[in-house]
Amino acid sequence: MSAELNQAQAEAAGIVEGPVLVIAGAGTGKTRTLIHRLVSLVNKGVSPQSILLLTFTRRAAQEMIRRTAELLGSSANRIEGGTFHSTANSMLRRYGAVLDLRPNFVVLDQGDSIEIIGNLRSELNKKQRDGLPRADMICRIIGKSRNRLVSIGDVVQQEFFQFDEVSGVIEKVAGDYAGYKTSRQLLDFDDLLIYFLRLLENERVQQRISERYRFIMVDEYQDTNILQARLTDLLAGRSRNVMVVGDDAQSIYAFRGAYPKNLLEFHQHYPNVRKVTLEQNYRSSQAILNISNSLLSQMSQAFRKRLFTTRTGGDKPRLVEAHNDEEQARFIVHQVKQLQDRGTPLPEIAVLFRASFHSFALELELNRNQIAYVKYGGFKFTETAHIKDVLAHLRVLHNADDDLSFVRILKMHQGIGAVRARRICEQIAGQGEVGAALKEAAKAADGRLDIVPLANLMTAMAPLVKNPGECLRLAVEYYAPVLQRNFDDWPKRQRDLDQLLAMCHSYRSLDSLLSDLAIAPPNTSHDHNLVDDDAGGKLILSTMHSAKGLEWQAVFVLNLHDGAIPMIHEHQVLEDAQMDERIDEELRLFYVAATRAKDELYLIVPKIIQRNYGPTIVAPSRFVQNMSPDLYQYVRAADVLPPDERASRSGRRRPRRYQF
DNA sequence: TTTCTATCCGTTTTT
DNA sequence: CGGATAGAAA
Repeated sequence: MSAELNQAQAEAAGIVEGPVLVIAGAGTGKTRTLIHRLVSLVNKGVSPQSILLLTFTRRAAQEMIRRTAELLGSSANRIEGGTFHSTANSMLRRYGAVLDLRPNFVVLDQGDSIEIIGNLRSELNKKQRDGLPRADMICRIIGKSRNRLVSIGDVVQQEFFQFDEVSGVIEKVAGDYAGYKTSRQLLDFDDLLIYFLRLLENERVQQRISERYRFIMVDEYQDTNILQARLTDLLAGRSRNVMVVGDDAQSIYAFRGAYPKNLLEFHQHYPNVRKVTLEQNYRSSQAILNISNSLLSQMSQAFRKRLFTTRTGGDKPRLVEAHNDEEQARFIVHQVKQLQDRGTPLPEIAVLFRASFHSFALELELNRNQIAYVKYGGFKFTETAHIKDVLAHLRVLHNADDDLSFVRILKMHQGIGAVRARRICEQIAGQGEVGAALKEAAKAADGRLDIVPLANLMTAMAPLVKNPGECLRLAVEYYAPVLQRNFDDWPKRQRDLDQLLAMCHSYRSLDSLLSDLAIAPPNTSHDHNLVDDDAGGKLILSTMHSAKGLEWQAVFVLNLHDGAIPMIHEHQVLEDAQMDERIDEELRLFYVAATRAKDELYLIVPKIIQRNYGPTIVAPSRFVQNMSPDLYQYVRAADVLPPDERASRSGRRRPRRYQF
């Protein structure tokens, strides 16, 4: 395999000491280069434990360690790797005392944050609430402000002008939220990074950590934010053995504060940096690269790079017009079957989309046709109400101060609402074992509160902290009647809970179970799939974001209409420069999607899509309209599908025209 | 205080 | 259409 490295790749992989910057276009063998550097370091006597690999997604980290293990054997497993957030989490558990952080601090996911903010919001008086955005919007505004290190006022003024009048109230909520978290040892995702930074700013801790990790490697560096770049610097410490790898044309996380200039300005922090550029694409046919290059050329901020390959020929990508999203789904299924017949395995085929819900119609059609699939991206298993309910029991057991979870549990009981729940919380705060304290509270209420069974559950779980799987089983059992009372679709949710049980079975500590579930949540998708057949493998469904770094023989991109790609808030008024930035990011996203394909690429444009309130006529994506027609081969789905599978035009409501 | 009902409003992407 | 929120009723 090492013989396969080209000159630039080999150069980057061979560097041992000092800072290295690798700018690598899509499909230029970036991961391979990284892996070969890992192998070469270890072969030169560097201890695997002293290498820290930071990537943007957990999936990428695992993939990299797996591929390294193929070359190195089991010592690769001693290389530490993960996301910035998960690394921050484990460092904070270890050294958090320096910041007065207890090792059992709780990590809040986005749903938790929104819930807390919603509670704080409802505590405001009527006048303050007037015109105030909803909890999830407030959460987004606060997150933007923290990720980009600008004030709430500035964020509102720049991007959420319609809330200008209440920006003072939003600031107050933000303050309340911060106070709520610090007083209870709660950290949200942004806090993980901010606290990690504070930790590394402590000289003693910084020294210890940077002595332990002598070699830092960061993948997808264009997607790091200012905080993460600073963390990278501090981790590299005095040795400055840091390699960052990225592609500014694939920066797709500006919405959460990514700052691509981290990559472009890296040399300013490290004047003696060795810079390597990878330009030759080994992945896609020239016809696919032509489409990708056309997307690059549409960007208002021009890129000098053009991808090239020695792979000549290949079929032109197909531009497929479908009558509606159902016909779109049928076309994909039909075409997937054809690909299979021609010998393409299912896992070598992917369907990509801008937003998770875009695949719903397709998922129905896949199930109908008994085609197995896996879906990446989109809603997380752990963010659904029933999973959160059950996990809340474990969280209270783990950290009795987690009154967010406590209130959640108490409110599941009849006759207990927000007010009573909070009162009970206050009553038993700091009273030692939760079950006993709850029993006291029940006694004090003269049996008017039906919380004795809950108390018994907590007492039963208390001695089982080393066996979280068993705790979870007890909680699921206790929760069953609540589930059946509150949800019509409880059998499906019960299956989710069973799956959760299976997943958590092997954990030996509550701590690692809970933080894994918060930071690295699995997705529920497998469950929606009615087909359970591993023999032929599974078709891949993925958001464009989650597709980064991966490749397939055949790629379908669906819903290529204006409003989906580019996806833009209608009510958001932006200045021209900001609008260009937003559009550019959507272009880069499309670019990421297109460059995933090795041999075949299908771009699908439906004319009518199903919305919440009825079918709607949509226009083809402006990005497709701007492409030269000789780059693709135009196909009508109806001409490909057998007659009985074409869109039926009767019995449907009249579509509305979509006002962009 | 809790729980039920009416009204309003709205595309997303990830840790 | 469906979820969040405000306000009314129990």
